[in-house]
Amino acid sequence: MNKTKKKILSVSLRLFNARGISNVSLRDIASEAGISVGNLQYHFKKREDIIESHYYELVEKIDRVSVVNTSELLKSFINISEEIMTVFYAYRFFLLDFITITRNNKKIKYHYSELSKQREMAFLKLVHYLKESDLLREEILELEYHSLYKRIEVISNFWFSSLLIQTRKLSKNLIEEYALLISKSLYPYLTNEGRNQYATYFPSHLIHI
Amino acid sequence: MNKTKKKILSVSLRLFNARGISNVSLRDIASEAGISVGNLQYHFKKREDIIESHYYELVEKIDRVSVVNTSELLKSFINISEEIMTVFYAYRFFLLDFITITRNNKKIKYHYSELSKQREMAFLKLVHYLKESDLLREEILELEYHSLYKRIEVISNFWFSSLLIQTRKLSKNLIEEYALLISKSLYPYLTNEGRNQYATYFPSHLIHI
DNA sequence: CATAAAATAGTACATTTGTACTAGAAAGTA
DNA sequence: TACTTTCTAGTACAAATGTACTATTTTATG
Repeated sequence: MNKTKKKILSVSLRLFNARGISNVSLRDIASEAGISVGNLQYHFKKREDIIESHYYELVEKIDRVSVVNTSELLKSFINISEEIMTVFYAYRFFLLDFITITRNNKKIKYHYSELSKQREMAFLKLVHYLKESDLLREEILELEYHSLYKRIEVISNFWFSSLLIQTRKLSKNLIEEYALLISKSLYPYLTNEGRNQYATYFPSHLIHI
Repeated sequence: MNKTKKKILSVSLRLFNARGISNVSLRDIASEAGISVGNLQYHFKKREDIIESHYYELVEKIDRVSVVNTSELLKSFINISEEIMTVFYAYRFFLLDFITITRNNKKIKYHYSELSKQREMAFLKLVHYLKESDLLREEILELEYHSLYKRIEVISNFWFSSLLIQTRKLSKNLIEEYALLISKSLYPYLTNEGRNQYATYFPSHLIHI
């Protein structure tokens, strides 16, 4: 990719993440990148093109994460959650301006919507394996794991937003906190064997008396 | 309150909810309310004043909800969650534009932040009673219920946003779905007695074989 | 080297937006 | 009635913003 184009993308990403898309003008990006607005326009005809470019880059990086290690299912699930969140962190403006972006860009909205469906299927497949391995208990409530996924989905999409409204600055080490939250939400569904495995992976999570 | 002022508030609330605050100008509100922009300005010196007015109205209504019925703790918790969400639904623009609003208005940001702390304390108090009544199990993981609260918090703050990005239109009957999600998230922490009670309240949630 | 293509800068424009200001009408009050 | 206060409309303005357009420079190509 063109050197200038790269510069535009890296600068705009930084500004979007820091201030939110609505507080970043094309003039801001151009001046920060040390180029003219005309030049910026040459590389991205529409402002929206910059956002879309970031979005597809984000999606691509997420795609590369989703590899499941079948030997340590439980742990790899937590790891994948964390890795995905790390990618999202780099493009956090997207999650922080989620509603604005999807309101103004139906293409992104539908694309992400499809992506979510795929992620749910992958999750339910994992649940299936975990149950087969006797690490996860059977469902007691109707659609119990579907429901669990829905909760995880909301949290993964809006965890950063939630932090931001709590007067907290975002930083990369908060991703750990997120992973902790996700792993804890899984815990009560584990079988005894599952809990034992969990205890070996995350001994520090357990209460010691 | 003044008739015109009421009109302005009801119209702006409707427009904010439908389009998001950034897509509603003062001219939109004035014309929809059938008044002049000058008149609008007379009642609300700053645009932000309209938003703040809505916010404090929202907070007041939420405050009126929080009454716990001690005889049926478990059920009243679900009910309260649902009632709060019903209030939020009426002011859903606030949750949908959460980041934008808190970014531009530190007063609201800190106020809501304090409110959240209070809500967490109320939740943990409820957990305490539920444990005393032998409906909720003891903690196995460190800060397990704190963690549960954090998850519920994210979901309650961003449930509407999550629906909106999934190409779904918001409607009042979706609140039921939210309450279902919350109640299901509580279930795995219940004791046998808690589960029995749950089963009497929500028999339809259980799997029938 | 000559020509074409790509890249860059600068200017201009149309539109939108919040808000300030003024003047007059309506309502309340003595 | 005479006045004062409250309410309403209309106009104007300054700032910001996305983007279209033109001219110029740089780079690539034959």
